[in-house]
Amino acid sequence: MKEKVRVRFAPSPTGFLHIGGLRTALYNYLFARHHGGSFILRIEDTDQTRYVEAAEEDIIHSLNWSGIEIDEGPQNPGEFGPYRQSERKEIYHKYALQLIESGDAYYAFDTTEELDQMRERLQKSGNPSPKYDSVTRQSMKNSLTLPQDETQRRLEAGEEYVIRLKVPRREVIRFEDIIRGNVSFESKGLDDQVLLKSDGMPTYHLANVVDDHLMKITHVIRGEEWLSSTPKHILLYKAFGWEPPHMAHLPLIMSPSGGKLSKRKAESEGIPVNTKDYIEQHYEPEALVNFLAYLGWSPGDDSEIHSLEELCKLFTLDRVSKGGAVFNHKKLLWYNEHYLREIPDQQLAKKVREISQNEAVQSADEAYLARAISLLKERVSKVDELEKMGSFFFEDPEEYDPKPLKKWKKDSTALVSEYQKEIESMDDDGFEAGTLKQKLEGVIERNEVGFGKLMMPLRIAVTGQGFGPDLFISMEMLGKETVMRRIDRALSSLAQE
RNA sequence: GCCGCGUUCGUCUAGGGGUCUAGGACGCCGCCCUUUCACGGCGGUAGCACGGGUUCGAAUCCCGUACGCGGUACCA
Repeated sequence: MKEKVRVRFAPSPTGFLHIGGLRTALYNYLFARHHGGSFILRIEDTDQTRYVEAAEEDIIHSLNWSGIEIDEGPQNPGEFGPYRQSERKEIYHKYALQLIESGDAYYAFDTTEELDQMRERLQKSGNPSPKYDSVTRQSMKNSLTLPQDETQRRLEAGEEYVIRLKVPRREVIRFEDIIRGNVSFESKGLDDQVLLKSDGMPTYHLANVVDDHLMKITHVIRGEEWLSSTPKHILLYKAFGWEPPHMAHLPLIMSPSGGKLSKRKAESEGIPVNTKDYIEQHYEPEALVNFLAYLGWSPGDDSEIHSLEELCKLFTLDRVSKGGAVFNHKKLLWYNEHYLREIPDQQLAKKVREISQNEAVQSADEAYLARAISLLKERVSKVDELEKMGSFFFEDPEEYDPKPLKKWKKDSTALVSEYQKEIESMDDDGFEAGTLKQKLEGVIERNEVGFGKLMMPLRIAVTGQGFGPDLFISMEMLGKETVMRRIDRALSSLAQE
């Protein structure tokens, strides 16, 4: 590659950044960094009816959170701005006119109703997908059928019009896709795509081609849903006399039940769709990035874990797979667990404090919090679960988990209270895990019962749960007073049951 | 319907004519470790969509079929 690589992520601000969009952005970014090139963000806000005010900010925020750096974009323009298509209206207009002059496009005055009528008519006569094409355009109202002065008159009168691409009648359009190889389409399957809408805005097709050229984009890396419109783009490049960029169409992310991962589908299957959801649900960005990178790509060895930086080094488009990839939420969680465990306790403590609403957690001793976290973090998938699982470190159990409570048998009360008597004699500062364990061993030996007979009821009494970190260490951390109080409470509330 | 693109364990994938009795990861199951739940370690489960070719030899190449997905807008 001789030219300096420049790629772009070009979302339309119609809502929150979709997880599939994030992956497209990621692949673009990885490709750019791999080749020492630039990653450009371009906002494709040409559909005013679907525009969402907060979307651009969400896109940028999501990208930042993921660690994707924007080299040029609306908030940090380079020399090819503006980076919002709505601000480039005149540019598109100029190029659309150029196409009219060269005879590659024409004005069309048909109303929506007239278009509907045409389609309906064709459908009735057995054409399942009616097009505005080289045949039908001859019976429509456009600058190709109308006398020249009539066209002129309509334009001057300010009549609404669109500009359409004059797709050749019969031509095979070929292009090479980096991921898929040679792809070809016949022009007769294409319709005379609207390039400039009646509101003066360009359609995606025009804006995209013009901008990619003007912004010196070398590689277009986008979702597979664009593959079928690529021939139209190729036609446009040709009409302008421009060299098309390299094309790469990414496989789509699929829902576990099949079909592309749409909002509705994903949510009903418990998969968050927007990047924002992952942020709010406290996923680790490194985990999402690593997971997404591997959804449709692999470096070819047996490795699974890579930082963003490493991914930049490893990523190549020829290793992207062709088939759609099903989103596997469990694997994402696995990645999240991995990255979570790599975070030092101190840092994790800070994170927990940031997201916790709990007074006791907020006011907890720093070292105490970090120690609790070190015991808990092997057991959870996400940071926010830390607090829930470790709540007993900070406050007495409100209620007892009903499932392990079944282990509280008739003899439990006697065993637990015997153990309580044993530890009552311990000093506050001698209240440590080793001794606590010895005492317990003493009790079970004397009563000739198994460990679990006392362990489980004791665990329930102290933590309210049937699982969790090492009980003796937990009790040591909690301190004698707290442990005694909790046992008292359990004994009185569970004795008769 | 038409056009296009795809199809290796349940899922993500490695594989690019012989080294594949198909490798790894997630999941699931079992064992070990362990007071519990986890972590970790070890082991197991399961796949080349189908049918024809080409070839001494095909998961790998070609052609069909099936299935899936995408597109078919003055949406991107």
